Amino acid sequence: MKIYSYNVNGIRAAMTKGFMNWLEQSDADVVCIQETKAQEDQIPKLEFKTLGYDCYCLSAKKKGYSGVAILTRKAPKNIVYGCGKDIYDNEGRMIRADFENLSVASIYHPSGTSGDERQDFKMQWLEFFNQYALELQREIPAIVLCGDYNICHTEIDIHDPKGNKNHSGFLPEERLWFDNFIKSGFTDSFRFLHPDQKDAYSWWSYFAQSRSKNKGWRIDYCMVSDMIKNRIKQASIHPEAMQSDHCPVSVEIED
DNA sequence: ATGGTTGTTGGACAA
Repeated sequence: MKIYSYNVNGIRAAMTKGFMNWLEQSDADVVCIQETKAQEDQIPKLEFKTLGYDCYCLSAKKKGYSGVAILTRKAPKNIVYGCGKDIYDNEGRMIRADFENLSVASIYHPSGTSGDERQDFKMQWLEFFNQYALELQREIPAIVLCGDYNICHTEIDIHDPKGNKNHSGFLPEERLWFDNFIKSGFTDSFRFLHPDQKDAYSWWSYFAQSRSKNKGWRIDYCMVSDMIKNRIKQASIHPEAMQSDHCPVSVEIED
């Protein structure tokens, strides 16, 4: 099963920049989308259907903000909307599709760049999420947790580790959280297959022509439960896709 | 330390 994770930074904007062409050539079985920035009736489900994809989504209460979705061309046996906590589910941050022998989640972890209040919110979410993921893994041993984690894990995941050491997304406590998340039984599929690959980023600031200079951050991940890490056939980053300030990342899991 | 850009929505705000 070929699974993508793509923070589209507004699905309607992405549609005007060739999202459908990208989807058509992707050969994706499942696409985990973050930042739809749209209410459910604003999401172009019928267009996705023309390419064979059903769309399930959880939008934020606030218009134009956050929101996650899953596109799939295989029928899931079950969809789980949210994580069960209103404070997070009101922001549309998680949705999960259960297939016969694999579950896939699309997760939009909070950003902490807009101030202390949101950084605190992010850290509280991360603490909650780690516990939630542990319990989920006990219930569903074969699971892929895709999404925008808004954290660079190590120094090779960011273009300027020294200059960003006090910046949200590369703070010591966030990187430590990522260490612990991995220790709790999840594998960073891209890094597992490409342990030394540098300059492989999934997000670039719109400021100062960061993308053309490849001054980026790797903050989008397909994290797989350890039990299925030996089924990883391929793990890739797709910087040529230009529908967003993020690019898609993917993992292929042997059926 | 500030400012640079973008998307959504309606004058800012979040990222």
